[in-house]
Amino acid sequence: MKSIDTLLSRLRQRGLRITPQRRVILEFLVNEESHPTAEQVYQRVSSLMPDISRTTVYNTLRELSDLGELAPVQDLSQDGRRYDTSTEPHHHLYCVACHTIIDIHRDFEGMSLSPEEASGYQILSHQATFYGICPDCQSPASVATQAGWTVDPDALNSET
Amino acid sequence: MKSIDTLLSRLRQRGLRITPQRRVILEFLVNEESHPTAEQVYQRVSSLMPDISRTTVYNTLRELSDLGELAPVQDLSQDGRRYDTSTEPHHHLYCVACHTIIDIHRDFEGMSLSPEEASGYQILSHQATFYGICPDCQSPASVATQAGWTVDPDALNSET
DNA sequence: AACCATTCTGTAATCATTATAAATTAGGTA
DNA sequence: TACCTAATTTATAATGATTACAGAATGGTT
Repeated sequence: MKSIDTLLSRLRQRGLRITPQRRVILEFLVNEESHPTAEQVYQRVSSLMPDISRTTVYNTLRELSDLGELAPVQDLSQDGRRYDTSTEPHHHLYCVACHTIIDIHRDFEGMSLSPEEASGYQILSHQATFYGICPDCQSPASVATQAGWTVDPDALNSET
Repeated sequence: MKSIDTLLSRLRQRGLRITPQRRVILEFLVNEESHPTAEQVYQRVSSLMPDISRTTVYNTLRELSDLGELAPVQDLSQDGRRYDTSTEPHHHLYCVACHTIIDIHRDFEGMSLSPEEASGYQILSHQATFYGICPDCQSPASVATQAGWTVDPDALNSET
């Protein structure tokens, strides 16, 4: 994450106000690498500012994500848990617009961690996820629904 | 997924009864590759058996998952959405026991799809997730908490 | 046909998250 | 410095996915 000062000026640039709540949330996040949930951020920040509202934490995390200063850990469960009838190890190709998932049944060589990278973890499995836009969603009419994902319009079909 | 007959005998083997509800859910799932949610299974199955309960669908999907005949699409949001302070593309190493996430900041060569594999998708990004057990969770006392993941006990430390 | 443990069902509870609307306040202006 | 107003915070209610529960129904064996 960027430095506090950089983050604060970004907020100002975008017309957002610097409140004590946002400040304390940012101060917590700046050096945090634990991938916390909103609840965990709330718990930690509450110890410094006991009257902060849970809602403010949720809102601030969402705003920072919208600004691109924070990223929700991606998952394929936007509309609830998905079930896979293939129980063999495999990979996924996911349409970020309509959430269609296609299975990729092959191995990717070189997709493994060195002992240093594994940092003591006993590795059980691994899985790749490819994010993209499926053919049906590549029409101009569909582009509007792909909020949160930057797409080069020139790369898409465009016959009005 | 296995054939209906195979699935039905598996259920019997494990002492589960063959009910019309389970039968119709299995019949829907057998040739399904769309990674449906419980709600989507319910909608489809309702058209064949209008009085089936949503709860039964949820329960059956959970039971099939417990039996290993179905797999929930894995995600790292078991305790709610996680936030990542690193907004650069990177990969994840996830402890299936305590849910700790460590970032892996490097590229894996060869982790890309051929045009045929991409099946028309415009690929935007990709991400690898490594599932494992972190050093803290490899102690015998921690093993009990790792339900749902098969671990070879001999591979773990074991001094009482 | 009878039995009973299992299963199904509807409802309520739970958990994470978002919507809402009223109270407060950041930050520019007189 | 005091004021003004739109942005923000807050508490509460609403939502959506999922699970808990408890009573009614039933699969499969005797």
